Amino acid sequence: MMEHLPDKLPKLTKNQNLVMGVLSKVDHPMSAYAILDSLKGNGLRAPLQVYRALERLEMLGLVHRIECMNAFVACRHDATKDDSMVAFIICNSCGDVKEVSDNSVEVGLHNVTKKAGFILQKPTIELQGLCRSCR
Amino acid sequence: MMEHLPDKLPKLTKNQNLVMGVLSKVDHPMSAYAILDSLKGNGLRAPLQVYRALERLEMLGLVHRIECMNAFVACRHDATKDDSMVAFIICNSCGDVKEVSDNSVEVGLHNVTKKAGFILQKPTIELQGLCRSCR
DNA sequence: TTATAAATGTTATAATATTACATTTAGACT
DNA sequence: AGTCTAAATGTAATATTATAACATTTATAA
Ligand SMILES: [Zn+2]
Ligand SMILES: [Zn+2]
Ligand SMILES: [Zn+2]
Ligand SMILES: [Zn+2]
Repeated sequence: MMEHLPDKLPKLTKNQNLVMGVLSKVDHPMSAYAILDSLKGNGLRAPLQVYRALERLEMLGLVHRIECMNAFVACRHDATKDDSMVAFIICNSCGDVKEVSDNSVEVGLHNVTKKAGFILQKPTIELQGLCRSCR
Repeated sequence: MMEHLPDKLPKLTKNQNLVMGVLSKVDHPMSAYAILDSLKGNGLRAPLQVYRALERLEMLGLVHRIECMNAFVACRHDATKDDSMVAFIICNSCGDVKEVSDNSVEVGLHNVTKKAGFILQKPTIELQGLCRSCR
């Protein structure tokens, strides 16, 4: 779907690196304030510093925002090889969040947007339910 | 997809009717606080009254929450005849929000969840971009 | 009637996000 | 190196969205 990714990633700035570092070390989404807490005394003091870094990281495709959780997660799909549309599978029981991509989802959304004469810029696909081990 | 809808809608309570009344009269999503403002002096005084009504209306399938806007919109698809999965098309330019449904989207999501062994309970599909008249 | 669940009213507070403004840093270009 | 400019940063204040806690009232049904 011709994604956001620049050909080459620019070097990250200090704050962007701090935030990316935190998100990379965990496998679940974190709220901006949780990120901030984990960086207090480590350079960051105010929410805005986190929100600004997140905004940039999201633009670069390194971080995704999970709308239904008001939280942010490091990108886990290989965006350099696979730029297809992405969905999140969110377990309501154990809280596990997985990033997945599937061509048939893309086809479906393409149908819907085409029918509406709509130019898709930013799809949000968040699937809440029960994961394999919780169901 | 075997939806949320009860066979018969229960009679709405006073607050639920007030909130539903506001959302029905407009064709765009409103924040909980915007709803509250429009009902001040009309019975409602506090945010919680609105949030509680919205929670119930959402369960009944009469209202949808738009996650990427933190806002709520009256359901516009005929839920009595069509209980297929729903997506929202959101124009970044004019702010127009349309509720649409398309079987191929449902097929796509079914593929993805099946592959993951996931039981889907609540899909969120929000497509931001440019509508026909804004593109 | 009486028990029960649902809905309501109210206050306070938590959690998430942005505005405004001053300052510093990093690159690009003489 | 010196100068210019855009980007990033620092900080405080504030706006927006959402929930916790608790008392009371209303609807429903045994
Ligand atoms: Zn990704
Ligand atoms: Zn699970
Ligand atoms: Zn609907
Ligand atoms: Zn438009």
